[in-house]
Amino acid sequence: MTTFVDLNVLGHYYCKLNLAIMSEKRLSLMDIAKSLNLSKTLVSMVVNNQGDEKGIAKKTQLLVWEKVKELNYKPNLMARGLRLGRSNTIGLIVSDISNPFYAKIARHIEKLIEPLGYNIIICSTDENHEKESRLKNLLKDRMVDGLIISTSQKDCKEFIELLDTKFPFVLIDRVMADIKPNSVYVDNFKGAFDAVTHLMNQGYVNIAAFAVSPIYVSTIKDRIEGYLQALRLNGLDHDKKFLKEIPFNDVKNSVKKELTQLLQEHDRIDALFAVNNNIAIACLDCLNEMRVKIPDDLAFVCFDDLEVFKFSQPSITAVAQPMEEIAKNAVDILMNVINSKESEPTTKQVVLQTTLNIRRSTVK
Amino acid sequence: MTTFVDLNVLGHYYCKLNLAIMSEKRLSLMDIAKSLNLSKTLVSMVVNNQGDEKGIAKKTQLLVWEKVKELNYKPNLMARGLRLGRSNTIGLIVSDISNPFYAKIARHIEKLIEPLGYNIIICSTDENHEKESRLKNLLKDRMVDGLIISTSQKDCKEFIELLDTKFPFVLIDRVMADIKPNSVYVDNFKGAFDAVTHLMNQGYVNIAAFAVSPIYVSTIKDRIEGYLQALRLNGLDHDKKFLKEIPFNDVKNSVKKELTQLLQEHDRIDALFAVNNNIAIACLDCLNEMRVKIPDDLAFVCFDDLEVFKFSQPSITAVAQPMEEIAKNAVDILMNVINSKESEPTTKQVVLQTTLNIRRSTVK
DNA sequence: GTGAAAGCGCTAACAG
DNA sequence: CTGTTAGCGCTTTCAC
Repeated sequence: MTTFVDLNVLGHYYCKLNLAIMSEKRLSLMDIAKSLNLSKTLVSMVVNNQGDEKGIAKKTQLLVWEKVKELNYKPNLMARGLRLGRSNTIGLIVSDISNPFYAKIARHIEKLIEPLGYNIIICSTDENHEKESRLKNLLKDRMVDGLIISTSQKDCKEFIELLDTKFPFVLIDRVMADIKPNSVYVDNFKGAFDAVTHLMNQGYVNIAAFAVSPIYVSTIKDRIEGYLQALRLNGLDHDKKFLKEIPFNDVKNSVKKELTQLLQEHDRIDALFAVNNNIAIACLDCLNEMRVKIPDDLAFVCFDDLEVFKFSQPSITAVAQPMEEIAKNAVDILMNVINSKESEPTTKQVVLQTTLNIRRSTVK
Repeated sequence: MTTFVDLNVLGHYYCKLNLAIMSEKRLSLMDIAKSLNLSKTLVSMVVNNQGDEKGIAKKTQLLVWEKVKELNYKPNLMARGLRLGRSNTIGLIVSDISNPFYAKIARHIEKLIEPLGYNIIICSTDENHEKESRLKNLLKDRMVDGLIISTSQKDCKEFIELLDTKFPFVLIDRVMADIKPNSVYVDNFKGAFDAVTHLMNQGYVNIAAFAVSPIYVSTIKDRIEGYLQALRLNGLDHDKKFLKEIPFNDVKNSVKKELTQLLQEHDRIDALFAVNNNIAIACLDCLNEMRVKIPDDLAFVCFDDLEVFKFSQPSITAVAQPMEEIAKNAVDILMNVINSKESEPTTKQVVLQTTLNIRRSTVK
């Protein structure tokens, strides 16, 4: 009887193994356990380097390792994740991963978490707050262990919920008024203020600004505030007359239209502040087509520094953000939250400073 | 007896539900099944929209849906994935996600697969083929349903393995000699050939090229071949004397060193071909520092078109790749493979054409 | 129409 | 030192 059952089991096993070899069906713990006449448990412990800790005979451990190598066994991370309740994956939610600013940040994050055994799932929201909610939930359902978010939300409802559930997350780049969850961002107000002040110090007076909607996004709002405040402090309050708002999903055309019109109507405009890299590129493209000379006809400064700005002709003055620092702080905080057992509701807001890289585009 | 057991179960349930509400522990199918006195099976069917198909009473379906909404139940995608053997995730492996070329492709892929219910996990390999292997296996262990890879492998061993296991994947951008798996790439040879030929048509004769190592990468190799072939056809065989190889991980410094040296030693060099966007940026930066005037002192052309090249001063002639097309073809092929039940070993190589955008940097 | 039970591959508590 | 067992949350026969 016993013999029969054993044979049966073995037969089943060999059949499976054969199949495994033939059709490359994945091996499981069971397969290698069976082939050594050991238990799954044992193999699991060894594979997870708990061999010594759990006092498993060195000899057995070796046996297991050899078989693992031989059959090239790899644990199924989904099964492990389900069991353990975590995935060793973190989610990154941004408006558009092809934006160099986010792409760089993503890369830094990737570099930082890789040695910790984590992977990153990246999602773009297109500045759509509903899509952001969907993606956030989707990633949670996929059991990511934490979220790094550059949010496009208008209100903080979603984040209050997220805080309530104690799900680990950290906001980067953009923050929300009213709530103070873990977050890492730069002083956008000051960055813009400094840039515009610099323009005025150079003697520019009629300074236009091109913002991107949705302008409720904190970064944009703060940069606009910085711009306006700098003007006000210098008694140059032209009252938003020179402030244009460009819709996110139609930057190119819209910039062209607005910029052409603006320069036609107000030929005394002598400087331009672009609120981010997308807008900057669109403006520069348009100015080039219009044969407007920088800085002779028009000075130009923007938020977000691109590599090319350093050596383009003329080189472009820009507000640089410390992208690596942002990533580093975000990862540090997130990993702390993930690894802190319970409680510890201390939240952290890290505010980093920008650098104004002064170049030819703003020097008369 | 029965009563006791039922009470016990119910008690357990309420306790759990309570806990769920208090600590926001995730709800499971079981929770909502219990709360309706139905079975998991039933709820699962309804939630997966198989209610009608399986002939479940409309009334019951409604009941389930209401509860699902009320308790905001979301299926655990990891558990589902484990059960179903798939994750609705695809992996993208590239050398560096912060390279605008890959970032754009990633974005296109993301857009294309989102409506299909798929997510993307992105990994960078740093041109390290071991890391690529690791990541490939890691993603497989995470049960991604397919892989899109711009490979840094030197030989095709890994891919033969991958083909053997019938794991769905498609190579993009870079391909391997000797094997022909599903792949989407551009005619790099012709792109480079056209660019260099254009230079010669403009009267440039001593054309240097800056490549990036590892040069066994197919894209780079083909572009160099295109460069050399164009020279040869015009009887301008300066025998790789003007061909420089820049290590991937030290582009900036290395370009500076090589370029300075090259221009000092050979003052008759009148044109430069940069083999990709990284190299191009480094070259332009360096040329700017050296006060070399483009195109008067030196003509400049590169592979990969960046947005800024269109309007920089001078505008830069570049070979543009159809990034959206690459993404589209890759996703199409991959999804076909994933969804084709078995067999169907037809592989597909899609070769797309590049566009030479002629601008000021190459026009005397 | 509905439910019980098996099992995806893994880990951890508990026995022996 | 090693093995048994009980799930993680889900889907899917198969039975009633």
